[in-house]
Amino acid sequence: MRNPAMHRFNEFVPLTSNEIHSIERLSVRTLHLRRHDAIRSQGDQVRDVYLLTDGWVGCCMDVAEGRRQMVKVHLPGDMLGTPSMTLRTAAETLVALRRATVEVVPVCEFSRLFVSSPRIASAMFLSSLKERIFLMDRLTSVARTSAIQRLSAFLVNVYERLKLVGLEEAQLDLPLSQGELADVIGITAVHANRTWGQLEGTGLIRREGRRIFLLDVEALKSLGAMPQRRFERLPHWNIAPPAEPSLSSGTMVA
Amino acid sequence: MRNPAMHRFNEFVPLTSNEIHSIERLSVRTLHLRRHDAIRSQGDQVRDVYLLTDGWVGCCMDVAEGRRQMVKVHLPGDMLGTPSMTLRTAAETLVALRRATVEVVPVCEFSRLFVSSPRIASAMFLSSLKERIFLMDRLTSVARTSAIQRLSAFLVNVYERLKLVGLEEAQLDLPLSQGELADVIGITAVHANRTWGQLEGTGLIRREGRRIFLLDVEALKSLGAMPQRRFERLPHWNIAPPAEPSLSSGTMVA
DNA sequence: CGAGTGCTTGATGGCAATCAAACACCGTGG
DNA sequence: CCACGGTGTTTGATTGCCATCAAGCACTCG
Repeated sequence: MRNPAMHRFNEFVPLTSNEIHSIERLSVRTLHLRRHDAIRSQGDQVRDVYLLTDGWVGCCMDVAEGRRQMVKVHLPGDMLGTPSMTLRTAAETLVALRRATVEVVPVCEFSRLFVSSPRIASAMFLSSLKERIFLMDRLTSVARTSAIQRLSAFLVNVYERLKLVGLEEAQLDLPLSQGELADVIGITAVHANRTWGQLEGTGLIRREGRRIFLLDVEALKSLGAMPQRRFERLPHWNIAPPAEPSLSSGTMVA
Repeated sequence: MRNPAMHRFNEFVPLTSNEIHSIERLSVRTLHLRRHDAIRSQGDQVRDVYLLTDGWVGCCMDVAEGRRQMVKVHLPGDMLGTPSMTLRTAAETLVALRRATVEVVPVCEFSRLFVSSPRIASAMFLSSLKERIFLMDRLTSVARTSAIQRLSAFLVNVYERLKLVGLEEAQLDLPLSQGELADVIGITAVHANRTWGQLEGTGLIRREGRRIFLLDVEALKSLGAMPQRRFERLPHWNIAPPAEPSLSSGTMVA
């Protein structure tokens, strides 16, 4: 397991290198996936959660025949499948949107660490709260804004999250088909196509094959109307670590 | 602080009476609210979270002028405002939908308990995961189903949650105005009215003033098309408690 | 009793779903 | 090599759900 997953844990509680090691030791195996491979499907037994170290993975919920909603597009560093940890059978289908790599973590390993290391528990809890804020924002986005606004908000969101894992320029390769894009923003594939054209028409983005150029990020942001969230590493959660001194630097608050 | 809040903590990890007491001690004061009182508003400093012991409270996110989305309708026993614990300024407005009572818990108290008691931490974490599942289901509901389906799903959801805190019959007093109902299911007030009439027309519900009768819960369920989630108290999380034996009974898994 | 809030209904319009069809692209197999 | 099916993209035509605008009514409250 490599770097990207770590700053997620480190985001709200500065972890010691001991603690980071114990997280890294959680993985029992590495999974390599190709586009369209399912990591696990809705209804499967929940045995593991996953750390995405490379690639894109979609978190989907199927509705009656054909229709589905992609609840989240996961990027490197994300933890996958955690919400279903309280369920006997998984609520979401996790499907690779392009070639991807995940680390497999059994839920029981996870819970053991959780109880033995309160600071990691805090980190995970706060991370989960952040995901709730994200879902709440998505919910109001889908309920209250137009297709072009949601598309714009989605692109900005992906762009900003990729920046956190090293993206430099305002451009990215979007591995999603228009149908998958439609699943994300809650419209149909046909309308996704038209909406896409509409957004290109504004001159805020440009497309060359799979490559997307964000020509005016600020304008896209205000079009998307997603509130800017300022997440914080609060002092309360900065409890003294158990033994060895904290070696982790105080970085990375998105 | 009284009973209802407790089975939320107890749901996934059986807590000892010691642990329950330490949760009860968190509250620094009791707040009595009347309809339309705001507990706190979007943008306020986040200092506290709240335990709802009585009444209904809406969790709202405001969008550009006039429009807003009610992300969740909180019922007795719910914890309010937790998602904003990672934020400097609150993402949601918490507003009483009718006379209500909440216990105020400072975030710093909360975090202290969280680190000192890993089992309570686990309980809260798992509870937070359950909320994520709920939000994911809501997101797909709003994105992929019609107004009448969402209305139906909402009524069934409220009904089933009220059953957990003692509701016996298939009827309830809905304190929401049609405008607020519209905020919940993501439509306009005018259309909420028409949708309501439409649902009454099916004969699945009946209304007398604020009192709602669910005449065919199963039919409402299937109309609403919300998946039935089976949350579980997994053995992994049932770690041996610190000192005294667990006195809490093994009840209540929704 | 006037103002405010909530409920209700009608008329109109727009955004997005649906139905349909053509086309490009790709890997497979004859 | 081309035929072929499959997937994804694109465009047109039509439909329908829901938003918007508008107005009237009921009820409560100061």
